[in-house]
Amino acid sequence: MAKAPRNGPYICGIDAALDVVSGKWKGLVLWDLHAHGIRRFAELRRALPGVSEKMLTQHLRQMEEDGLVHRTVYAEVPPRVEYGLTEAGEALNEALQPLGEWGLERIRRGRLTVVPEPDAPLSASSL
Amino acid sequence: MAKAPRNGPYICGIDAALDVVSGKWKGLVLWDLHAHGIRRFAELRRALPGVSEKMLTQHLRQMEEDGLVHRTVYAEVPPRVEYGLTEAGEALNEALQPLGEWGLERIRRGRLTVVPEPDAPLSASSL
DNA sequence: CTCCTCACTTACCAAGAGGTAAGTACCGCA
DNA sequence: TGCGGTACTTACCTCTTGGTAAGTGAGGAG
Repeated sequence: MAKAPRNGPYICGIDAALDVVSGKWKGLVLWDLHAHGIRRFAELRRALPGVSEKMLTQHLRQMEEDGLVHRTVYAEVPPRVEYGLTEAGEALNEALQPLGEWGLERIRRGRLTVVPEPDAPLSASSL
Repeated sequence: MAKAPRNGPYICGIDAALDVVSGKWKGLVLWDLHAHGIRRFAELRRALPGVSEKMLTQHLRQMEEDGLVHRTVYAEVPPRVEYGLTEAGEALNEALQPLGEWGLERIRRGRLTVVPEPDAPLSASSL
């Protein structure tokens, strides 16, 4: 509670950015919102396999606090809430792009990202 | 236990990359290793303010498993272990660059990323 | 002789992230 | 009448993350 401004004294930008995307579903929410533009709560929930309502709201709220998404509530009779990326959210998504490509590469290589043993006097794996 | 190959079935590349950099000090280790090239254990420890030995080894080991850093053990009398980035680690660092810049922007703006609320009356949502 | 350094490992503990399930209030459909 | 969908909130619980502190074993400094 009351930890609204989540900001430890960051050491570098990576730190600050990682803080904002850390969370099991944050990255996926960003991704989906980027791909679909505007999404309703239930749409997001269905789009993310396995997310619980609690976590989705929690993440969405934090991302709203962080200025990544905007939340529009329509005072309609079946409640309707729409989420979309803000400018900062879009920018973050773009900043995340190369990281995503790196991740894809990693997946392609089947986690075996080769480690050309330089000239180690002692085999590190034996310890 | 035995969760050495940390790889959930990733949904997208962001997922996979975030998995690898998630950890309180991973980003900083990457950063420092990139800046200084080769570092000894104690050097890294001194470079990261507040890191415990346990966490540093733990992160370093995981990053080694993930092929981000290489570890060279010299069978010397005062033990000497050197860490450096692998190609994958360097690539990750480059992929992290835009994210770092985004984070710097966020820091500069003093967490106030957009949210254009000109002169609205104080409400619960404005907190 | 004792402490410090190196690079760790291990045990224990607290905080938090995240999961499950239920409740809420109202509506449309069968 | 009862169910499902809407967008949540709340309580409870577990598992993970990370912190503290101590131990290890050999060498060098005081």
